[in-house]
Amino acid sequence: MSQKYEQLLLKNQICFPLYACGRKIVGRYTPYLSPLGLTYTQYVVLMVLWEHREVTVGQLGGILHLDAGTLTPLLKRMESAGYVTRARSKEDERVTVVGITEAGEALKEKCKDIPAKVASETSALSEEEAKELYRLLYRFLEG
Amino acid sequence: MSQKYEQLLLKNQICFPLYACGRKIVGRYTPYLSPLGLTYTQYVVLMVLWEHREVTVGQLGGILHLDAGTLTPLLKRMESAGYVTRARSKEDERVTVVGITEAGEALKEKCKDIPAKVASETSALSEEEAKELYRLLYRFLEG
DNA sequence: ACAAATTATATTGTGCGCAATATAATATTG
DNA sequence: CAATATTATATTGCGCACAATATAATTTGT
Repeated sequence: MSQKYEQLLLKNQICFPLYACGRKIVGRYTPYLSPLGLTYTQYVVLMVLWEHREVTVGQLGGILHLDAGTLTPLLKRMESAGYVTRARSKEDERVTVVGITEAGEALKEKCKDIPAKVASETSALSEEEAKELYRLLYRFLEG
Repeated sequence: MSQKYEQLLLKNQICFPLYACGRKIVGRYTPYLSPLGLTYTQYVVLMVLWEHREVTVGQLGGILHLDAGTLTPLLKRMESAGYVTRARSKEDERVTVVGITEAGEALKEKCKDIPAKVASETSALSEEEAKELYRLLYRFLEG
């Protein structure tokens, strides 16, 4: 490959490992989540709700970097499963408020050890390296 | 949140920035790729073919960490678009060999400056940091 | 050589993920 | 205060992404 196209080599592009790692981490969680009937995206939605109890669709999208086209059907599935509630806000009828049900709250107990289990399988990274990776990813995410 | 559930806070989980950055990088490339009629995944397939000219579906999946369920329909779309060829191997009829057409080769010229453009917009990371991020992502990918 | 196991790809089904568009409610402006 | 603009969510359409299954070719074991 000529110098001119040097930057088009897969190994010279940081985009590819970002893309591949994003899918890989989802794949690492899936074996633990799917027995609970959850997808990874549903899991991160639950994490937000475990922390905040109630959020609007817009807030959820802001926190998770997801849009309504993803969230609306996902939240409807989670509502059908009995994990979340969806209701229009009284103050502003445009807003849909998402809340957590008892069943959704109960999943917290079942999920609490998953991060440690996944981490223990992914031990190619030292504690130090994981911290640095975390920091760099957030720098990227904000830039 | 009690100590017990500390690890379930979004901010304490490295999985989330990995997941979010994976989607973000695709989003950064999309404005440059979609005018060419390409998706990000099609772009990385082309990168492999620009480098190797011919690969099997299995090799492609190994390099890109994608399975046949993703690749087969994607390659068919790229074949319809005239960018790749698909043919059974003579030596082993189970194998599908994917090749690049002239039209596919011509896209290389149109894509060659995209990585630099995306990088220039994503300048929150220094050269040093980008290198370290690259290294850590590959460590994660291999672990 | 032939039955059984393995391998490579394809197919099916479900759930994201996002662009584009639509709809309805609220805010703004003349 | 009515017309216009903005905001929040929902809908539609398309392309991944992957688990599960199917199909066909090759390899292996006897």
